[in-house]
Amino acid sequence: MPVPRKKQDPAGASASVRTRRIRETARELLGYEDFRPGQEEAMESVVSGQDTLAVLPSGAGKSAVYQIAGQLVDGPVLVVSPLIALQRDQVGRLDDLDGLDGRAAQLNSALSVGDQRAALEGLADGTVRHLFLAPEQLTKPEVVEAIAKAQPALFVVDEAHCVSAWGHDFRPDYLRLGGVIEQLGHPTVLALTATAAPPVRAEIVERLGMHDARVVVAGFDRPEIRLEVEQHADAHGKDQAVLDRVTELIGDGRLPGIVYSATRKGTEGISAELAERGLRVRPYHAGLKKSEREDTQRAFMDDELDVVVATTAFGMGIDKPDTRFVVHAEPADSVDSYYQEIGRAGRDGQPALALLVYRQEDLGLRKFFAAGIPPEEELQQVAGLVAAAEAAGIEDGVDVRQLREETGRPATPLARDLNLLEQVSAVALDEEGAAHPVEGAPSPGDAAAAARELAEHHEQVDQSRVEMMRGYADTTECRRQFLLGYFGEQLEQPCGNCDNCDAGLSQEQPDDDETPFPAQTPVQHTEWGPGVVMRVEDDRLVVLFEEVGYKTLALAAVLDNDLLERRD
DNA sequence: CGCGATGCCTGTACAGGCATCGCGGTGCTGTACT
Repeated sequence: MPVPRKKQDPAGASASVRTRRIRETARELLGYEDFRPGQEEAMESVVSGQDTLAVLPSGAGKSAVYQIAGQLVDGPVLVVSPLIALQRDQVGRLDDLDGLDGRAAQLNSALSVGDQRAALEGLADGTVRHLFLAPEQLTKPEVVEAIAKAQPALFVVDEAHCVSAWGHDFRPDYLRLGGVIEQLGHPTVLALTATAAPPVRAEIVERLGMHDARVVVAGFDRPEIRLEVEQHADAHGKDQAVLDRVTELIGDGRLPGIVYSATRKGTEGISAELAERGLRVRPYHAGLKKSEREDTQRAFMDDELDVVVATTAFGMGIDKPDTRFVVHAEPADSVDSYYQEIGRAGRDGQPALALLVYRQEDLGLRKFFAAGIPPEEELQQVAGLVAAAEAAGIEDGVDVRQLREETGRPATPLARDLNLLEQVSAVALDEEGAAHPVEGAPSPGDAAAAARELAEHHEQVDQSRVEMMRGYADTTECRRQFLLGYFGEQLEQPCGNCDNCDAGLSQEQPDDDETPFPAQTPVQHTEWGPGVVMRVEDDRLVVLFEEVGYKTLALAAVLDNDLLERRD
């Protein structure tokens, strides 16, 4: 276990010296004369040794934050990145820079054993400055040990929304990062993401165990992206509209874009129909061969395709600045995801379109994915198996693999069960994800009941996030005000670049003195407890409650029944 | 939650109507086999 070092403040530290060194490094390394909003603030914060969550929009140079700050901290930089393809790109980008201290390396299962060893040795002898790896690598004790010896100065979590989006079941090792950070003696933590509404931010900070985190949020608005929603009642009409609008958008100028569909089958179907219309199109989803996916991505980047029709698998790491449109054939599972997906359009700053072709029934699938309360018997069985293993003297604990053998259930729900049981202090998970009983733990029955209650809470919040997607589709006011309000930013005037503004439906946001509960007011609801006002419309409010997620309230009902009180 | 496939029902064969069932997204990793 390394001794936690005193946080370095390079150049002896006055803030002005720090600023100068950041600017010098940015110029020398990246040729930056200026910073994008938030970049410099995030760098300053990190270099001064403060844990930092930076929410910076796509294309705003998030990686520059750790590239530059990494040069100015006293020790190697770990970057946790969700996809091997991203790690590869990022290493390539760093290696192209002149004047970088040390080299960049990746550590993942795509490398030979020899290369994996070389990466860790490079970290030990100081030749590797930046090491990119997936969270799963950090479940291996030998990896953590090797990294601890190298005394990293900076622990970066890239695409940090994965902590909350994937950690609970799909990639549970995201939830273990906080423990790993402690094992490493808590180097400065930098969490980076392009979209995170307030509850997601809070979860990232909590899960990573960030100390006194500085949160930098900047430049959310993407005024060049026009926002449109097209409502449909019947499925066939909607399908046709997707095809017609996409055909028209690509047009004779062959303007490239992305179509998102909720299902693999949907991507195949839309792709086939568009191909019949003579467009250069391919589907993309996780069920396709890796080589095929890589080739589709390459072809899109190289302008050989007009459009890629994809599930959410297509996204992270896609940076094609001249993408002119993002059309959704089904709504995303949250406004967070939606904003991330449409943010892939217009990164060159030229006009682009984000079109949601919407049928309210299509939210059904999202609601299904957001629903996930495990049966109490299942939780009880898992809790019981962990206790039984201990009683039988099995000291390694019980991991998902063993549970799968014992219960015959798939790994994903079992991982979720273990995480829930851990959160109610019924089991303890070690760094490798194996479960051990906790002293004084509740009985399996009580643990299962408590875990179920927690799952109900998660479900309620996830469902409310789906409901906010409905809110976006149904709003009659400025869509950009809606989106920015969701992320806690206020846009004073209607944007003039969405369908509702065109139709003259948008109104100015009421002034703070005109409304009893202005945006960002902390409030207390008689039934739902504490929350914060996220959005104010003429006759209703959207409030984000800590316990139950987003709720839309009619202002008249609130006032008539004294439902809300200000907490400030 | 909502869809499409399946199977059952209807005097017969067929086509059609209705209930039931299964399915739907995201990636790391290690291991077996070519």
